[in-house]
Amino acid sequence: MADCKEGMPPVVRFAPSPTGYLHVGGARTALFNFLFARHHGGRFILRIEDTDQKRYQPEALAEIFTSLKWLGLQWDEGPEAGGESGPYFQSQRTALYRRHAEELLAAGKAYRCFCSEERLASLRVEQEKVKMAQGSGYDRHCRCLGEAEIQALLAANTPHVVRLQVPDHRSVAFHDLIRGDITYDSAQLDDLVLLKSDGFPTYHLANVVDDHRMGITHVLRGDEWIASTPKHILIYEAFSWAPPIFAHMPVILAPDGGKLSKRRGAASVLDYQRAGFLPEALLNFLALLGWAPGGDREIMTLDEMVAAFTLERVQAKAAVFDETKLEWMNGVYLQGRSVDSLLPDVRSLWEKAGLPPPALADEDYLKKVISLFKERSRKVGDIAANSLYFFSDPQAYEEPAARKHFKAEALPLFDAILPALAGLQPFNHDALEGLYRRLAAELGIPAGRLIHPTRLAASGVSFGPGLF
RNA sequence: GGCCCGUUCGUCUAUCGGUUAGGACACAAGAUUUUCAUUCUUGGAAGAGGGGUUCGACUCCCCUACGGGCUGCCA
Repeated sequence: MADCKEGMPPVVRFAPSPTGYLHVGGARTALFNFLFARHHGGRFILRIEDTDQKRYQPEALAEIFTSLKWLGLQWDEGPEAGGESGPYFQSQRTALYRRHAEELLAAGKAYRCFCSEERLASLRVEQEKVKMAQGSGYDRHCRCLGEAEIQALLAANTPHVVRLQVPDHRSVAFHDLIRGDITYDSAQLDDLVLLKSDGFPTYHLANVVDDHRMGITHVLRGDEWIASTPKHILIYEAFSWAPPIFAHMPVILAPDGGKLSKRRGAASVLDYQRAGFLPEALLNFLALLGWAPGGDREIMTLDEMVAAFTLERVQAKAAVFDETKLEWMNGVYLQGRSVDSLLPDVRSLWEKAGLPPPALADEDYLKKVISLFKERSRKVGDIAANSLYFFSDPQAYEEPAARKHFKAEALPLFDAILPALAGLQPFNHDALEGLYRRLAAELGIPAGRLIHPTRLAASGVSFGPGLF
């Protein structure tokens, strides 16, 4: 019901971390944020969460931008687009996070922790031994350090982090727009780290500070964040800020039910682009993973999705990425594309397949070939790959078909066809068909006996557009 | 181990207490077609299990099972 706070247009963000390519799960999260913002006349912000120095990959950033643009998910604010709440790279906002951490320190809501990584590691080992019977996580060792002690450690330049002081036994509740009310006991929560020893904020701090400062009203993110949400609520409370509304999206799984990855179902958005999928098809397919407009509607433009989109209709259940259905849907969109709009892509695929430029000089001819193959293709790549024999003689003949049609009995048939073909005037569709039908009738055989061997000889394959 | 989330055809889903549980993809069969594809027709295919609540549960509640997430100075 209350998708929005009364009347105020929502502000949402997609906040990827540049640690790898943009996968289809991320793209779907971006899409839902986009749809939600557009549906309610709000804003869609792109923010880059590059606070992990160790996992940062420079190429990932370009991939994310390219992927979102290819899909047509234009952000209203963010890198390249600008906006009032910038900068939109968290790595450029570290002073801000540090200031906020200091604020919490001063208010006694956070504390410095000087524990070494070794101590924490052995702590975890110990807890594992006792099966984590009672409570897990940090043992709050540094909570009760005296002021003098702290000053001494600081003076000695001891590396340290800043941790949030989590209240003892408190119920922390929030309402998830997709899953309803969710409640945690704060005793379950760790005194989480806000500021790392390298001075960078953790995801939790940066995320909360930015969502607040950027005026984010709705946080729509993957459901792996559910368990972190109570921590975030506690941080909002420590700052005395009102938390945004949360909605956690279901995950997208590989066909085998496992996690989506490079080996299982591509995963990268750009892989789908390279594989010859159309952005509008991928978008439409992704929208239907976890959301349905109701009724039997499936094929929708982005605008139609915007008009129909509501979070109440988003499912809580994980969805399997069924590439077969994506292919079908891509075929539907491919049929709707004009030959002209396909020409540049197909031409470059032909070039990649090794066709020499002169062969591709006649644009009208190229368009004719594309229109011939478009209707029997599902992906852009199919058009290029299956039509090569229109530019060069076949290099090989399809095996089972060759055995079937190139039998000894077929030789006399070719003897009859070849001279007739050579003399055919004019050489066009109707004349050819007339010739074959007439020949077949004279020989007293079905036309197919003539047609199939000819097709195979000319194209090397047994399928494709009609011979004539 | 603890906490949290989830569970309708093989897959994506509709259903918001009363339906012969609908659609789509995939699959199978048939028709059309010189092949393939398209198109058309037809078919099989589902409420995890057990308890409640109710005149009546796929729908609401509880338990179990199974799947997933979190339990990091990763996001």
